[in-house]
Amino acid sequence: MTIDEQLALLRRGTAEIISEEDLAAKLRSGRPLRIKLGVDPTVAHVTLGWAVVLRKLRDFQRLGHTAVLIIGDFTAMIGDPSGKSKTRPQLSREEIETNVAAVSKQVFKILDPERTEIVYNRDWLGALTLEDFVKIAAQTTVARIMERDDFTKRWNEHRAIGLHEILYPLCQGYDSVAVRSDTELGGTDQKFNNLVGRDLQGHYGQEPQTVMLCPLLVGTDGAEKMSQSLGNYISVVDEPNEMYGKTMSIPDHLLTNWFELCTDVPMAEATEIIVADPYRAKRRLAAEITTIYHSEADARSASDYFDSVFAKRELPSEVEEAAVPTELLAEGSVALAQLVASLGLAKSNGAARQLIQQGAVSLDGDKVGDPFARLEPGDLDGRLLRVGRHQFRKLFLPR
RNA sequence: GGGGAGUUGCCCGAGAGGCCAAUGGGAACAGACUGUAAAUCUGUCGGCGAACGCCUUCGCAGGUUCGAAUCCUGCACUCCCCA
Repeated sequence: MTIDEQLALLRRGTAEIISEEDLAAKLRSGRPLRIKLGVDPTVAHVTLGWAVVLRKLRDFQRLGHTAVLIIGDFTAMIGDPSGKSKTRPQLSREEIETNVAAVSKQVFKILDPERTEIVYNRDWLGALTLEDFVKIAAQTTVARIMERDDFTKRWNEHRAIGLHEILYPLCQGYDSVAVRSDTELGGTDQKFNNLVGRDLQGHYGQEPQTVMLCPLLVGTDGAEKMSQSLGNYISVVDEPNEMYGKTMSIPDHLLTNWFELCTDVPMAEATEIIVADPYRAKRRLAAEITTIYHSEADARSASDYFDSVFAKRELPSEVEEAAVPTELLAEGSVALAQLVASLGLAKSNGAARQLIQQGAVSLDGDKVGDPFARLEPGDLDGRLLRVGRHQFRKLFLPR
């Protein structure tokens, strides 16, 4: 591949490259580059949003470069203030460890393990003495840190800014020094942090890294960036039907963005089908995504499931089974609302009753409208309970 | 160290002794319509209860009162001004 072709591949799905000339020069050198991506294990799922940069990292791997994945087990304690309007809660070591375990497995759904180094920034950040850190801190100024708009905004709104949050960019920047990064990947919200890395590398006599920023993927709600805490996410380990279905529920205006950031479909082709028929385009998107994280066969069966259950409103043939709790059977007949709540399909009995009243609950396809309905155990065994649009349970009686 | 403002349900934000489980907006959830899209309309949105009702919530802990989110005291946290 020529340098130009490589650049074209790498440019897809990026918002900014600082600078492209630098990157081209590094690519021309012919040596395998060290591509840094830092991730803080503040959550337990790799989401499609996170996958955007991971996939970009994988593009580099395909060109023969090395992915240096930094698990921010130290920085996670601080909490990245980027784009946040309030201080993040500090995570405990235990929480971090749980997340690290989950996440470090999931990333290999995307990355090539042969060309990946996984490192933990506690190894070097945790080893710094206060004296070391003071020297690092001396290389930037308060004014420089406060330039970031998230801090400026909080400052102007008289919101709290924790002193430790100010340290965050320095820590992340120092990571670049520690791993001798050639290029750092990140979301556009990482621009400031990544630029600090360039500065620090310069101070330590290293060639400053190239910075490559990807747009933030908007979540399934169509409004906020995808994040686990907002619940508007798709996890790379979601089951095929769920992954397909969630993708189908995104608003149309996200289509172009999602095709660009989540698939390898050429943009000319994507644009064409989006314009021609947004619904078809979305089906294609859902299939592409499901194929990436599962398989083509899984995508096909998810598509069939979607057709029968949602498009044709048939009942699914295979669903999760659920035992009717014995304590409910003790009374002889079972209150439907309690059943729905105890199976976790509603938050409380009251909520379950409201759902029933609103026509959201059905048995074998027949709506139950009476919020106080009681059913004989025999009427429950083997029947299909549906709550809302996508929750199904095949009931059975415990023996 | 001194002075001032503030802490309300997922978020924002009213409330200022009983009519407050707490106005309003947003988010969320469900239904209709549809393409599990958008827009729109409707309903719900602390827990238990069939219901009268009961219980738990307005930073934390006490107190005053027949009665407190609303008054008093102490504590914690945030912001502002002065040093």
